[in-house]
Amino acid sequence: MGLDPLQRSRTAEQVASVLRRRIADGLLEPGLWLKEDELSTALGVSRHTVREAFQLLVHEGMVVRAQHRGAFVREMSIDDVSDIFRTRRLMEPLGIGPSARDKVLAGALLDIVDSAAVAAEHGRWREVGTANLDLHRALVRSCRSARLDRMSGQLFAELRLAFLMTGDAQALHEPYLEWNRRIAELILAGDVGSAESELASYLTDSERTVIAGMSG
Amino acid sequence: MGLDPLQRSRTAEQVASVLRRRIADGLLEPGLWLKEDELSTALGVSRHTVREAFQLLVHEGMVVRAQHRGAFVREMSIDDVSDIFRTRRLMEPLGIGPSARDKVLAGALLDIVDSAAVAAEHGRWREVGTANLDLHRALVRSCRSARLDRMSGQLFAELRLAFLMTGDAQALHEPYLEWNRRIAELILAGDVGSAESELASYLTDSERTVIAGMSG
DNA sequence: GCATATTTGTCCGTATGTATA
DNA sequence: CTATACATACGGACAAATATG
Repeated sequence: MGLDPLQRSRTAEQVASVLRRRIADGLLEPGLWLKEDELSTALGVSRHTVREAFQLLVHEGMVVRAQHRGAFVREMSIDDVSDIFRTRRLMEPLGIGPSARDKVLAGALLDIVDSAAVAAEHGRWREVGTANLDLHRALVRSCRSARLDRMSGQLFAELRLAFLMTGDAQALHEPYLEWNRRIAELILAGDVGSAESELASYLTDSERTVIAGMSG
Repeated sequence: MGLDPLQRSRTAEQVASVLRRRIADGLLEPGLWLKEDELSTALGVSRHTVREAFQLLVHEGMVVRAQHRGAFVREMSIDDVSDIFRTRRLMEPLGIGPSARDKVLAGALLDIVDSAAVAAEHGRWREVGTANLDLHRALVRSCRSARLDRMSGQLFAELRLAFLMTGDAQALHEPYLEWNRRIAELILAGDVGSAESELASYLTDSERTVIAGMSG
């Protein structure tokens, strides 16, 4: 007990961070039963600390709890994905104006597209998916609202969870690399109208692809 | 233990509900130190359960924790209020179109205005404030996005916390009763453009009033 | 359908570190 | 600086619900 590899501040938050990352990386698959005793011994913390971490993750939508049955990595439904895209269609266009008026923001969007392209060249498709999500989160962030940014963080974390429930990561992310580049370039060029319509059709297409991947 | 005053399901959630309501009602004022031991004995639950409830409320933004000093009812800052209104200016206009196209939704908005008017006649100004928040939340809800709705619920809960930090509830809410009625009527009439500009000036004015109330 | 083992939900006592009087 | 009060985290315990054979 005396020595602990983790700093002594907010142990439950740290446990939640570990689980959050493992879920995001696909190591803990959707539907997996997270046993309290197993995790507490594995991480070297008390069972109660694990329970606190669970509660944090439940609030973030990464974990679900069933009465007296335990905690499970969340399985996203088709309805969840539909709602996520409904929300995206409302939120993301809000960021086009601000980023079109600020070349620094628009340039940052293109940088993210470039990093996605690098990952694609190496065939790291899950990384491409992450970069794609990062691009759209950056778009929302250009609204400069801390609360909207926090919400979009959670929104895209849930969407990533849906990605993990589909099989072929390449088919899921490759088509949207160039589409994202087009959107970013239209924003940099200040063509707000074209960027908006391009974004709208992107979202329609992407939603269909994700749902198809989950059904198949 | 055998008997327990609270039902045995989700005790932490129930404790959180109790605290949430007491905070919303102003019984637990912003800045108040929430002592674990005091609450655990008062509510007849263990300190661990209280801690879990705290963690839920921290995630909702109702409570803040300071390192090794404990949990406190959140005190909203001027910057918080600015960000809340920045978010409102982005989110609320999204609901005007949908509610203008659906007479049922628009009618519901006017019903809320009416209930606020009844509360005002009885001088229940805090209730007027709650109804005013309900109106704007209903506006966002007309976007029919579950996630956007959840976020707006949290957003308006935070704003209510800011309301509690101002002195005069009447001065804070009375001017906006008629303003809200005007907005709701413009939406019902289908005059989207006027509703948008009226909402925009409402938000500007309301932000100024809240911040003035917090400063004074 | 039933008995047993497992797991969760809850609580207690306690040790340790930290901030305040 | 000491003392007190408190938060943090741990281990152990038990009842209730669930899963398993």
